[in-house]
Amino acid sequence: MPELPEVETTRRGIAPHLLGRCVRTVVIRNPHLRWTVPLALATELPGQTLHAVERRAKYLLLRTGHGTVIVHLGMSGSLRVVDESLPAGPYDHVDLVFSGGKCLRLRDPRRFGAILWTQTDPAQHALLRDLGPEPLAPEFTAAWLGACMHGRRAAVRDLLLNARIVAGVGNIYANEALFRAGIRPGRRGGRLSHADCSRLVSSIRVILRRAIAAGGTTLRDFQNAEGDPGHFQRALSVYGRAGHPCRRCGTPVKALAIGQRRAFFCPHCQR
DNA sequence: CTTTTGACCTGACAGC
DNA sequence: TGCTGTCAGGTCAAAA
Repeated sequence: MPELPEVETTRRGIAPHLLGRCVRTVVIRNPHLRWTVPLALATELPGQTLHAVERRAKYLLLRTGHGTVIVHLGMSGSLRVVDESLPAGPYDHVDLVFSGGKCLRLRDPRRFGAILWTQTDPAQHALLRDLGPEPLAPEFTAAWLGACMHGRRAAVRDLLLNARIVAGVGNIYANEALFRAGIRPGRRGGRLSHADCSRLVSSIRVILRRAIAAGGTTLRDFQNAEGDPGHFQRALSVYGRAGHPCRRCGTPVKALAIGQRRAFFCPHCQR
């Protein structure tokens, strides 16, 4: 479900409620997520004060003085700040209960998400250490993208989903950025020119910034920390719009199966 | 090394 | 109404 803009929307939503608060208890109702929820979360976290809520790629990092909680929302995960008295639903697997009665509740029907605990530098964690640059950071340049694309036969859409190349871009925004850059999703990475890479870098930045400003994209179930949906789905140019007219030229948008995941493009506006 | 495939889960929806 | 099949925002691990 959530790509970078949805995770960032979640981060901004939960941070003001929780910063400076102390964890009172951890409730693990179902530990069977992508990786088993570590028992250390329940033994080490209570008593710790949350002093930062950061995001790296699609991971959220909840920093305390003695360790960091790493959260990934997978395909169907969401985090909400609720009153601890609110009854938990069947997919509410983990609660971090804070002093004052507020509770950070992780819901994840498909259980592809994760919540982990590390007492060392999270940037060196096996899940984070090989991530590529943040797309909104200055290290993400046309030169970097060009070097990553060089000699690659895979579809550019798939290379954009590769977190070692750029961190946090998922299927929606990869397709949207490729539309904006005028590049077909099935083009082989190695066939991109420097000008293509340059347009793609700026397109990714623009699309992600706009999506964050809109509070993310809600296709079926994304909701922010307050339980509200995002609004970027109204601004989608191609994703999920197969058969509908291109907003720029009117040509019907095409869908293509690339690997196991669908790609969307305008055959007139994208080459 | 790169690329492809399977795996992990449940819900929503289309079609019969 | 109810069944079956397909698809979904992610990404790791193993196979080719």
